Amino acid sequence: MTTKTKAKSAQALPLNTILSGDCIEVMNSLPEASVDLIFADPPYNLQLKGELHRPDNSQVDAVDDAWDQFSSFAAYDKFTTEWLRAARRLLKPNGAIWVIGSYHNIFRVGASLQNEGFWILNDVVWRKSNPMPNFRGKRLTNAHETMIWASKEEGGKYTFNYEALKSLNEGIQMRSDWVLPICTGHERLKDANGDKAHPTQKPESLLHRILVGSTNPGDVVLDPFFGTGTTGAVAKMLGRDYIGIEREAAYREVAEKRLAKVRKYDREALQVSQSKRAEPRVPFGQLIERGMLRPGENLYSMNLRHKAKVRADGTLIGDDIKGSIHQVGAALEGAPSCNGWTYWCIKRDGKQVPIDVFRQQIRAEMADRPN
Amino acid sequence: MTTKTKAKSAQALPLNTILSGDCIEVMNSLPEASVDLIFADPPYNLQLKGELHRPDNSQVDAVDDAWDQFSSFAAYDKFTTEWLRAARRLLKPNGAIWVIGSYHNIFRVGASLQNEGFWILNDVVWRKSNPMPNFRGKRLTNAHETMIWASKEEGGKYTFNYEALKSLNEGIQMRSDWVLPICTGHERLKDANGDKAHPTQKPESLLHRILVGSTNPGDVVLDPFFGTGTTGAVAKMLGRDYIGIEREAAYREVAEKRLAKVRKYDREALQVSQSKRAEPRVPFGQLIERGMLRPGENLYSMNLRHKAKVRADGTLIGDDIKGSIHQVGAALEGAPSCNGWTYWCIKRDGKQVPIDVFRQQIRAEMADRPN
DNA sequence: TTCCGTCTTGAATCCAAGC
DNA sequence: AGCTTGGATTCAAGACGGA
Repeated sequence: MTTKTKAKSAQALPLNTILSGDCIEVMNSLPEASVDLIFADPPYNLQLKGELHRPDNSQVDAVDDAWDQFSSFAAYDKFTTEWLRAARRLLKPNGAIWVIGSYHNIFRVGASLQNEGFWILNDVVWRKSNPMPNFRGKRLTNAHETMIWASKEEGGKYTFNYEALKSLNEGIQMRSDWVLPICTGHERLKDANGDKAHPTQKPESLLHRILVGSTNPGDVVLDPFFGTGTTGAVAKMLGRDYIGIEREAAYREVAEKRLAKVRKYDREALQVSQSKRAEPRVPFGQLIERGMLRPGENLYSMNLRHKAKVRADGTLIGDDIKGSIHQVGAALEGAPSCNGWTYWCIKRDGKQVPIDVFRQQIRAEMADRPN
Repeated sequence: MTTKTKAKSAQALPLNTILSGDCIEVMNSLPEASVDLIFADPPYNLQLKGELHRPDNSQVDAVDDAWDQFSSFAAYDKFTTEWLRAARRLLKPNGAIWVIGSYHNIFRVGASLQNEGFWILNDVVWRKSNPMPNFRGKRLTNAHETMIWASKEEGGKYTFNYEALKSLNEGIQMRSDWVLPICTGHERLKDANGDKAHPTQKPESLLHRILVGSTNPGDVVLDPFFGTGTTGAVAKMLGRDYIGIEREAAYREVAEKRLAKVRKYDREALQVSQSKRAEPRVPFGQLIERGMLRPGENLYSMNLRHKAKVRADGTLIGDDIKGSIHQVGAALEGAPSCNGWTYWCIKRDGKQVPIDVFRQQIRAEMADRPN
């Protein structure tokens, strides 16, 4: 085993190929300090129990694959520490790593990263523009995943293309929260049956931003949990070299086909990375949370014929009618609908102040620093 | 010390006061299972070396940087584990905790939470609408902080006011990413010199959303790192009881003054939108007992594709299937479940009348004559 | 061809009361 | 404690089909 490792170390890196096998073993067989960036999407250890149905009775296709099952936190920690150690050995001194996860695993991954000597640069939140809702109404919509960006060690001269990310963000400094859609439509790879080829395929837009921001053309990017090869595909488009490691033959096959089709600097694919921006929706509740209105305060219709009291959750109560500013307005007017923003005002210093001015105020703040 | 602890345990909770001292000691002196919610904003400086025990690892040289780093992490982990354990002891079985942190400490906090038996419900991102920019352009703008919401244990029946949070968000399910401004302006407390009284004062909007969403009026909320008392201030406004613990006299003083000025919202304003689950259950059989439906009468599915006959005991029979309104509906639709109240209707005067209107009628009567 | 309504789907730790 | 039963619960996109 040692002989084999030594022999391989002398060899050149297997660039732009997908290696098969357990990622820890494979990584240990590659020459140390040879990789510029690692992107890793390890199993999340979701610990799902029963089935879950949508309100329309359809069943959610859960991630129940064997590769996501661990017997305990300790087992998961051991796995995490081992692959992180192997990954760190492969990194050049100025190399860096990105790891993505959810609340199920990311805290353990982050702690292991720190324990192993990585130096966290940022945690980055991928805010999904179209997440799956919480169907039972028992928790908050799980609308984001967390990525950790870390250098190999404290003081490492990691790559950060500040200006490139700034221009991706319309001239404003890129923030630690990125709004991007999940991977759907034609980008989502299907198997022979027409089912999704991989349960957790990441969007190319995410990798695009990561690779533009933290690698240069010609850099070597390694992905130890290659899956269907999103990292490789984006790396190839952007003129970076990739190395993929994947245990499952089915995923490797899909990834090979995908990569064969990818062209460097694919214009169309880069378009995907730009997220749309619409007029931000301002919930009325924000006016209460931000202290612009106080629970218990009265709102008046602009014609002063009706009034209603603001409650702590942003609903109104007036004459036995409870509901949103729109619902209560409509009910009081006997109208099918009502724009509460223009219907209601408050009295300040004897004057009527339409509540819409508060919304405009919040929108103005948001416009200062979009996205 | 033990005597004091025992004596205190027998006492009533020191509600709506700020306790001075080390939070671990103070928490251990309070009676167990007495608190509904804990909000914690722990310090994350890793400069705890020397104060606490070093890890038992004799073969590593003391001047090794990696060892220093590990030592520092180990000390922080020890501190975290201890205060979390004390906090968990204080929680009622159905209690919950919120902890806020940044990438410096949140991964260690999250892992400790899991190790100590808390059950993570969501991680929530506070996305700052006005963060401080990264001046040196070496990293992404650190524009968010992370909060972890966890129940005392797996299966705990934590409080979650789903409808209230949905209302705060204009009728759309609340997500795990919250856009709120940082604490500035008149809300930001100043000391005698006009400098900020506390370096990391949290905005009241953040606590408003947390307390509306995960507590009820009258609940006891504890904050072991009270600082300038944002948790207490919002708790008081919202008609919750608070207990603060703070080590620094200067912060306690600022907090006391602040809390003295806070007014509670009026009772009506504290009522929030309720889930349908909170409404009293009405057995279908009541509709027959009260003569709203006659045995032998036909019910029709809303799409008129199925029908079933009402029996005297409140069960249905249709196409060989017998059972409750829910069971028969589910069986006819081949669905895993079915809400019979919204599935079935009767025909009166040629019109379809959903049977749910009868349930609402009964509930209205119950509200008129409670108990 | 375009528009509009319907159907499908996504890393999910997703129920609670009563017997 | 464990089982049974009632009945509450979803948002944004893209695909697809019919007008």
